[in-house]
Amino acid sequence: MAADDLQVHQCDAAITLAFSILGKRWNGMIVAVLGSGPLSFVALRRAVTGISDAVLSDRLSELADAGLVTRSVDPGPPVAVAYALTASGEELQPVLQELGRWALENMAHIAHR
Amino acid sequence: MAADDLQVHQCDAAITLAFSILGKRWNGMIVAVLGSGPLSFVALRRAVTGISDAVLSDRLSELADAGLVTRSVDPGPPVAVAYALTASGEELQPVLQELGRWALENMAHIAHR
DNA sequence: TTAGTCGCTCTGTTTTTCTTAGCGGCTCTG
DNA sequence: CAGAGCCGCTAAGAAAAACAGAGCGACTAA
Repeated sequence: MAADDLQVHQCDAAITLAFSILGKRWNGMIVAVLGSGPLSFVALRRAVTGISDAVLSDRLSELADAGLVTRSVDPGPPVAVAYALTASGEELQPVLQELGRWALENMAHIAHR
Repeated sequence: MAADDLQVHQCDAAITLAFSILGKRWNGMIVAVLGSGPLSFVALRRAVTGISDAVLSDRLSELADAGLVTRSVDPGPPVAVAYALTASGEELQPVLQELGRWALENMAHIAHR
């Protein structure tokens, strides 16, 4: 009977979709650091403090599959691989920036483990 | 020598902070559904399709610790618990909405596993 | 030659997440 | 009153993800 039970609240499909990518550890940070320009594998590993090679490799594949980043190989001879954002990735940037602002204003005090 | 190596790219601390919460599975969705008003434990579980009791319980504690949601008990007699957003949680709403818009425009085509 | 960087992958361990089951308090039905 | 069901959890074990660390092929710089 409770009226609020008759109203079926369901999680927005768009949000669910967004968090199927961003809701995984590291993905948000990877996209955020790529926001300031293409980076090599090693540069990414350095930028995203704490991530391991294996996981970074995994995440980059996922992000590539999802169409957020591209992997381009320049066979120098010293073969160099560069990861960069796609248009989709770029469009995510302003949202990430606001997220950053929010965190500064609302989470700065949180003692992080 | 390489100029791009001298420039130390490091992941923005604010983004890292934000994703220490939002980068965990379910958290974003929980905050998003609470955006449309306080909900009971069971209502939340129904709204966030796929989450289990144990994990929802865990996540709610985390979100409460982080100051994003509150847990208020009304000892009816039929004891009723309501979870709601704090001011911090509310401020996250607009960002989540933009994230939803972004997902619609950029991820709708992704075949989701 | 030796040492070092880059871009990974493989192995095995630890952490996280998930599934399943159950419990006490309450209400609703017969 | 005796089930049966909903609410709000928690405990225990299994499955999945993340982790550290070693190693490897191709290359370069000393």
